Amino acid sequence: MGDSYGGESLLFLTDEQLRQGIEAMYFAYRGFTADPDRILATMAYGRAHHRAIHFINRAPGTTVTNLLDILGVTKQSLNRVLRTLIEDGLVESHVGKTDKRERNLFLTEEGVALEARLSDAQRVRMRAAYRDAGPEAVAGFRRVLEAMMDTEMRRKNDTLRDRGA
Amino acid sequence: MGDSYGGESLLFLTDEQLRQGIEAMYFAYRGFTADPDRILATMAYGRAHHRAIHFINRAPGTTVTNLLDILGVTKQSLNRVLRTLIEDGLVESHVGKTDKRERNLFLTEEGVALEARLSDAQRVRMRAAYRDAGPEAVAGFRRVLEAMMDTEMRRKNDTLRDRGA
DNA sequence: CTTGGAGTGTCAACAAGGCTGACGTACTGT
DNA sequence: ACAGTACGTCAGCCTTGTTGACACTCCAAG
Repeated sequence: MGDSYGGESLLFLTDEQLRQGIEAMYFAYRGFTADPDRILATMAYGRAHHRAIHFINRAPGTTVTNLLDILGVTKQSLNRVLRTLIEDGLVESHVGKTDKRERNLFLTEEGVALEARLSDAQRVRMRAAYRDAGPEAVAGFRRVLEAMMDTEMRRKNDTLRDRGA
Repeated sequence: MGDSYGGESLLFLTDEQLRQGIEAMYFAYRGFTADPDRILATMAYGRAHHRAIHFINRAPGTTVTNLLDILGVTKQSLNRVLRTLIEDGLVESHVGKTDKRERNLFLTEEGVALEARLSDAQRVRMRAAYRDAGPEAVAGFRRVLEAMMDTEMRRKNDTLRDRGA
């Protein structure tokens, strides 16, 4: 791509280039959510259910407050989603051991199965995109995304990563 | 960066790495929309208005059908948004010259002003992210995003780019 | 041991922004 | 003349977000 003019090469950023980036982000995000959305549409679920399932799977035993913090929605909004998932037997809510006010959330076997279906679909696309673009592009992709998050989001993301590792 | 093991280096993609990419995409998209969302919230507008304004500004004189195709929503949904924008004097709708069934959409002066405010906010963040990540990362970022779009989306994006150039 | 505050659940009401279905009007191209 | 296209609109529904209010449980500090 002609970045042969030194390591700290000049970064000309015309409004036109930035707008292309903005539009690429918009269209790519639509693609990114399209596959799980199609699966969810066949059930009575939406993207909000997917997010809840994803992060409960990510950090099993997480509390409601923690989830609220990650997702950035109101508890009423989350609770509506959570209730249907519990009723449908995808999520279990256990009273906390140390602090009995807290609820620790877990996916049931059925919940794990749905999570797998959804994230498989998403990973297929992500994997294909990574493969097409190549490893260096992937590293750059990740760096730009990290830089684009809000600071608090990056913190939450890091927290998740540490706990998961 | 350790990409010194050849051009077509192996691309190990563990599920863990892919999940990190998925979460990064989620958090980054939230950051990406946060700034314009804050501005829109002060008026009676939402993200849907932003999208309409953006693409009308992008391709002035575009038709309703064209916009529907780009945005991927129903005409009822778009029309609700478009109507308020026209009523508020941000968008003008002119009967087509060659084909009088068509409506050509344009931003008014006021509409251009709002578009500038919104995209300025978005560009500031994008520019900062690009600067933090560096030019090579930006190229990679764009490559992965392109690969992540649906094929039709890529087509639309290209069409827009060609027309704009 | 009481009491403030945190964590949680829930009711009610509302808004944005998607959707489907149906219908009407104006216009084009065959 | 007529079928089909482009557009607008009415009505109704869903998901997912919001605010506000209230109740309950429980931990911790005074």
